[in-house]
Amino acid sequence: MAEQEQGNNIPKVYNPQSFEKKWYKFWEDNKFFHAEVDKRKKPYSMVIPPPNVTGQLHMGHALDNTLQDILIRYHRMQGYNTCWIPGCDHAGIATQAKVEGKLREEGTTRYELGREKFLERVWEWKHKFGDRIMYQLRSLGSSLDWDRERFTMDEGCSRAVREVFVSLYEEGLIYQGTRITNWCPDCNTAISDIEVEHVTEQGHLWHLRYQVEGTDQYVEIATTRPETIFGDTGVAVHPDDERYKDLVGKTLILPIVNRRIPLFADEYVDPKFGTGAVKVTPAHDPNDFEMGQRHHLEEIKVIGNTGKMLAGAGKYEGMDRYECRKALVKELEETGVLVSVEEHEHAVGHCSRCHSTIEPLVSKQWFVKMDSLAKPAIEAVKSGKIQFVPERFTKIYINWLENIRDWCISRQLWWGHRIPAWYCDDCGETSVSRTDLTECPHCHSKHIHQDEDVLDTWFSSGLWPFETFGWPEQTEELRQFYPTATLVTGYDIIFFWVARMVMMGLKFGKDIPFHHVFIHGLVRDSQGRKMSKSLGNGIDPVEVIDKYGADTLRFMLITGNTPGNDMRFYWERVESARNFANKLWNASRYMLMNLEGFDRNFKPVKSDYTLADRWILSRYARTVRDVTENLDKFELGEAGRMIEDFIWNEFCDWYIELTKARLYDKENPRAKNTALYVLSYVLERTLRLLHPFMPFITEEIWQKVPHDESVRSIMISDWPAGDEGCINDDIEAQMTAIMETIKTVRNLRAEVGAAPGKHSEVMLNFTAEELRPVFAEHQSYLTTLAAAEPVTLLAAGAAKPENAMTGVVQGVEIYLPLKGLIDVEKETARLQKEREKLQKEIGRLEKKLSNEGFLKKAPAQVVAGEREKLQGYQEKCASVESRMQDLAKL
RNA sequence: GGGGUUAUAGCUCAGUUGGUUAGAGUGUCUCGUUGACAUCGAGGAGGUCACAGAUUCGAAUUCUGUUAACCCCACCA
Repeated sequence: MAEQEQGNNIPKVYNPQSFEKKWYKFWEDNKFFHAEVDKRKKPYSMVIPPPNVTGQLHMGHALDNTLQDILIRYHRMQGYNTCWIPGCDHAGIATQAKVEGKLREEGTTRYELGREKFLERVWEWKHKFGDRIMYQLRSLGSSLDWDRERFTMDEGCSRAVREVFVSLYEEGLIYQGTRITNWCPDCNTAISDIEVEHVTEQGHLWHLRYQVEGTDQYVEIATTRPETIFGDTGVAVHPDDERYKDLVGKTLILPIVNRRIPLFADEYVDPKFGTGAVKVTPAHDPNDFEMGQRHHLEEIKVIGNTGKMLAGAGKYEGMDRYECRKALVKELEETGVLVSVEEHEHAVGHCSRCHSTIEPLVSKQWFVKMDSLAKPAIEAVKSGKIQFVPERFTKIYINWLENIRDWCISRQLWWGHRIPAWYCDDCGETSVSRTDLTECPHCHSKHIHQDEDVLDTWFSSGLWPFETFGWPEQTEELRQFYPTATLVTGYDIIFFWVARMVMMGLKFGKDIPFHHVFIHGLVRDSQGRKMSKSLGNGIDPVEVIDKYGADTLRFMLITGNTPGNDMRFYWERVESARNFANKLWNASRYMLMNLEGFDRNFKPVKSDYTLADRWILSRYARTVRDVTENLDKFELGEAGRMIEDFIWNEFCDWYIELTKARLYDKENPRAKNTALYVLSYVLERTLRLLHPFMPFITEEIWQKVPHDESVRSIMISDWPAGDEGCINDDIEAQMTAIMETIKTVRNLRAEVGAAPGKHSEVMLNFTAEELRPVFAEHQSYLTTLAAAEPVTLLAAGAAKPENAMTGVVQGVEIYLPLKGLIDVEKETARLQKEREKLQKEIGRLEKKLSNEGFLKKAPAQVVAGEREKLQGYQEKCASVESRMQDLAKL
């Protein structure tokens, strides 16, 4: 066997570090990721959800991109013209906050730097993290078309943004308005409704009394925010509220400030809440703002952009809003205005970025009218043109769009797409333009200045599926790859992103942006908590890749959970995925070692195939069919699990074991060649099945395994066609009978504590005679795998031997003669337990089979199945009983 | 206030149109290393499928209600 030794040059242990980088470079250098427009091929395109350049990728991105890469690789192998666009998102507010944080550490601010210098710093940041992100995506194995990499603030995207903004403006769908908006005092900008997180907090309800002018009567109001009293310009009650009927129209004296304010009636007020009278502060509350509009109340702004009190707050001017509240409550108490305080739980809005409390403020902002955009977006999903997977997210999407309000798109930030609007200092006109203006189009004055604000990040992300293909140019790419096939993303950005892409896609791309929205959940830590920086429980995907390999991480991420649900990260699960990779590695190693010096061109004829060969071919064909079906249903985890199951539990545990006799038999090279042929046939095709899931290890092995030499990489090989002709129920049934028999013998031997290496006789009796020739021919299987020697096939109708352990499988009774090795007492107790169990089952089935309803209504097939089952149990029970009798004799 | 998800073995989760003795991984226990793999193999123990009803010949699976946990949406001061 010396010549065998030299072939053993494959490392014994799976070591992903030794080949992952190499293969990625090979793929990339050969442009296997790149797609050219090719009208002859069916397109399958995706755009990456562009990661924010705020930092590096986390585990959620790893999951997101693994799912996409599986879909892309699968379709590429199926012959589609696949294009997957990479890129990053500038993530305005988030990135700006990061860079500002860094400046703070350096002891400076963006205001000190100035706009231009500040933006330079952000671009530096962008390059640093953008590069890191692209490195991470490569490490993961993502087969992205790097020649088409984009950034939401590159030239093309900027053009697209401007085109969309101007068209919407021209259509009247974008307007500027002075409105109450959600203001984050820390980020110092307006934010949209969905950027506000509502948190229920324990607060107070302060009851205050306002004097009715010219009387000693008081009206008691209740408020959660006493500091806004300085901005009060009215008090409202419900029109039908009897308590206040006589007072409507009267004037009240606002305490502290001593302003005269009207008491009026408005339907909005809920008479059951508080005292039924509401202080109205139009400048600082959205509802009050609306009431103020209806009743022409003055808006008095008393809290500033940074959360400090303004001049209207009198002596409290300059004080922080919460300090002011504290001091003011004290004053109200001292002056007798405060009647009572109650505990009150209420929802308070917080900035989703920095978590400070939102201050509703009146300011001039740009808005997008949503109604006409939302309608087609709802319709596209309702009609099924766009499908959510899993389906339940449809409802969430539709419900949101049906209740949508106008979208505030301007941000008082510096990092982002500058709003293409210019104001003329001379004539006062506002001009919106596709090109940068240097003079006022109305009065030709040169004294114009551009709007200082930038657009909400999601305004540009919403254009991603078509701007990345060259829109607004009508490019060939756009024609071939738009609409994209599938969008893969987390459920957390359905509103932020998915909905906006659908609206913008329909409006400007003239079609839906994608056919499927494949939603996944969050990756949490082992305790189910969200991974976050502040908790310090985040795990860097690259750390996992460095330790265990990208294939391991990928496989771990996509198995063990169902689409749309959150999953937990466990190192144990990583190890388990690694073990699978190692198993595959070693199975391949076994084959490759044996392949040394053997004829790779050998082709067996039909009669060469053994039962095991035909069985594994049948199982393989079935696996191809099932895996393909599941991939088409987006059941990626299930598909992955099936491949693992096939490789480990069928190919390795049974088939490889059964080939050993042939491979080690030097006398019969033809048998050995046949085994090797089937081994490599199945392995090579199984690698292809697994490739989308574990691209690196499959390539590394595939390159060594016999394959079509005209194909240079597994990633561009064909997806295995399910050769359903190989699926053979009879063969599988025969093999199953043998495998079950082997398991039973192993069981029996373990029960009696037979020495592992010691072969012993096994006698078989057939209740299904057709199995006899199968066993006759394959006795060696039982010898190899169950230490059964000799295997004695009892004549039909033979009595069961005495003093033997008995086992029953479908069609076969198995006897293991006892050679005085057993503990009689222990065995008897065990048998009694088993008999009870069987009797219980028999009772259940007898009851079922004597139930007339069942006999009448259940399909005949099912009834027959139950009868068969019952018979099986009865036989088994009888054999248990006879064994007990035998035991008694010992 | 509305909507959703989840509840199955010690732990993490499968269980797709109702018919299984309810599965896997991991952990645990017993046994086993002379050629693929101890990152392994063989075997065992371990579950009243949250609870209560209903539909059905038959329910982990369908329906109703209850409980618990989590999440999303929401302008009640």
